[in-house]
Amino acid sequence: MPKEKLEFFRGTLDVLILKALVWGPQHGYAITTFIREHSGSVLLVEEGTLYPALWRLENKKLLAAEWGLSENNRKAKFYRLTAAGKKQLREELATWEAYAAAVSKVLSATHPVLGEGQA
Amino acid sequence: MPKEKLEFFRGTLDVLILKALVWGPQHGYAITTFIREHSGSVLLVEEGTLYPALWRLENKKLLAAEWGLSENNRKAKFYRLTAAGKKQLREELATWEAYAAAVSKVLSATHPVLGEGQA
DNA sequence: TGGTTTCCCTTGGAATGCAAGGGGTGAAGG
DNA sequence: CCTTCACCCCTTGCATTCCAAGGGAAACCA
Repeated sequence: MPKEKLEFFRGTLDVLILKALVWGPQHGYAITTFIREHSGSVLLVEEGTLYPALWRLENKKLLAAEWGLSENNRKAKFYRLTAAGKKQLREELATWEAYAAAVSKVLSATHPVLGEGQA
Repeated sequence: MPKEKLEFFRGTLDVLILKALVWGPQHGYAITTFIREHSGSVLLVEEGTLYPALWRLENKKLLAAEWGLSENNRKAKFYRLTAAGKKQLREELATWEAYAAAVSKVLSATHPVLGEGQA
């Protein structure tokens, strides 16, 4: 049975992209690969999702781009974090932590009256 | 300074609503309260977000509703999980687990070349 | 009486992701 | 040589979901 595709919760993609660039410039295709591999093939970024997202981040001055050659000798657009991008990454990492913790807390709540040891 | 408001990652609200109903019927206002309190006031559901969401869930037959009287003696609409809703809750709990784990794995990645113990 | 809390709802706009397309180029193999 | 594959970039249209900002009514309390 094929693994079903997991849809992105909207708003969580940007921080993943920013994270992919933390060690240096990468092109779009490599960012996709990074997210796929580091998530154990759970998070699969469609190209129609990725490129508009990259454009938005560049437009917000969180990323800067320039053309170059990939490791496979192909034309590729390399994105790097700007100073604002690094700051944004730090903030969004913290936001994710807080958010995920809050959701998990709600979802793991036990019975409000009976408490943990219910019948 | 006041705590800044955390926006919902889109797609994560439904499972929180379903969870709020796992112990029995509740009205909308109580669902909001449940999510706020169990998240330590991190997750604040706007009414303009909640009610359309409840309508969607009811429309999908995941919830069923009927009017009644609240504990404060006010007219209120009580929602309860249908069988399909309970199934959906189980599935979305699993989805959240998988998703959160995958994102966290990516966001906690260490240097891809140097590995954990970098300079 | 007036204010606060509880409770329900709608509309419009903004944002984001997906599906489904298109296109160009280098390397490898028949 | 030429075809195929992997790599790499992009756009348009749509669906969905959320927030902001309104409005309304009933119960309680001072």
